[in-house]
Amino acid sequence: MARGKIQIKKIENSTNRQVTYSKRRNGLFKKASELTVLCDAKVSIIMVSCTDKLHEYISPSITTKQFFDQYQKASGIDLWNSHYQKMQEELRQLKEVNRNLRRQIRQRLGDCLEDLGFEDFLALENDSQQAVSIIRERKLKVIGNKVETSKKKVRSAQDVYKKLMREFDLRGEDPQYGMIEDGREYENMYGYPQMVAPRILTLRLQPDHPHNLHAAAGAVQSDLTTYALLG
Amino acid sequence: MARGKIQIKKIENSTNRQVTYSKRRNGLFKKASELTVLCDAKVSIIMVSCTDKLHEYISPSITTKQFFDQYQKASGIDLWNSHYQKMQEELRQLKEVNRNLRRQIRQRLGDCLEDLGFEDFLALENDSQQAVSIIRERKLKVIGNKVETSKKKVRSAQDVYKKLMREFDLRGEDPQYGMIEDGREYENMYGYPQMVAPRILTLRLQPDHPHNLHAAAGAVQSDLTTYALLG
DNA sequence: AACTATTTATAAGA
DNA sequence: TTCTTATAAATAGTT
Repeated sequence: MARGKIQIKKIENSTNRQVTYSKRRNGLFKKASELTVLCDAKVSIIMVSCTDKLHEYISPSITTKQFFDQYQKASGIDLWNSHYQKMQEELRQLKEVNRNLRRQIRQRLGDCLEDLGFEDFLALENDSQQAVSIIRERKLKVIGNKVETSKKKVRSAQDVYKKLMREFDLRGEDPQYGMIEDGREYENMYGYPQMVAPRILTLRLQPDHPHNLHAAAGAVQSDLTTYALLG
Repeated sequence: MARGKIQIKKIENSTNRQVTYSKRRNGLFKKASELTVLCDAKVSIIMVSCTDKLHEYISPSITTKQFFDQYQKASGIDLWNSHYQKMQEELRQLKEVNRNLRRQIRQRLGDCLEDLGFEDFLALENDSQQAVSIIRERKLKVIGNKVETSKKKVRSAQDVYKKLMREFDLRGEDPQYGMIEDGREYENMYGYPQMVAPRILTLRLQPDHPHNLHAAAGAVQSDLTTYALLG
């Protein structure tokens, strides 16, 4: 448009093209800013050069984000939709897995067994029985540890007690309270007296079966609920 | 820019402003399309007039959506973020719940027991034992049903057999194969012969305990994996 | 990046 | 709105 008219077609010389791009881009942005001021309008220009460089003009008093929202509202085109779809699919899958896991827990609690095939059913029984065995073994070990700890504490307490007694003796004072030497009373402090624990264990090994224990497990669960055991 | 220079400031006369908006908008779009062709660039212009009318120029060969994506990529600004945040939070929560459920299943299989407090641990044992009882009861019932069904089928088969025999007799032909009348052979077809089933049950009530059954349950799980039992 | 001959855009009027 | 046209602005090719 100066020093000779030009054809509106791609400039083949890449240096020329780059120069023209730069000049006209500035022109365009200047026009846009004039328009913004003169007509109190809002303008957004985004340009990508053939070398994939990005340039932007945006009227002051607005953000690109607001622009896109306004555009979307006016055009009725949901630009975000395709982005949502992937996430929504992921959500759907997670919920599905969630449902399955929850169902499986219910089955392991003895609910919804009718959903299982006979083979799965037998496998479930086997699993459960093994789990009980493992849990029970572990419990014995844990209780054993607790008893050991208790014994140590008792011994330690007895030592302290004896030491104190000796000190009282040296001062010629009468001790007012005696101590049972077999340690039974001390062990009671830890909930499981040495000789009673095995009986409790035995009881748990053959529990009665009130089948309403897990009523909650059958209730409708939101995707975000978890089970009580896990707090 | 013609018939007198103008100040670049808001045109107060609204008709004038409207006219100028329209003219300059066309000018801007024309420049944009020239730039598109000359420089092989991609341009998006979105304008909102002070009367909230929206006009758009977009280079052919690209969509507004693609533009936004490209803009986002180049600018590093996540335009969708506020839209995503809620979904992302939901996804996070679901994954968390999923992890908990999966952990609980592992615990019910006898894994990760060290994560549990002693009280929870006792409750888990109790739960598991009850579940085994329920499952076992159900199994007895199911097997009972299967046996009943088998018996009926056998009786039906025997009836058919006898009927056929009578027909053979009437025609004076010799039957070549006899039938054992107590039905044992027929029941074998259904996998659980009437007299053997209870022994299988007994075996299952006191299983041996190979503790490596659920090695897989301890392995790292993706958020989308579920457990084998559910297929 | 600056210059400038020319083309293009457009303000004001019809 | 659109057309006209005098004039301001933009810019292609050059330095």
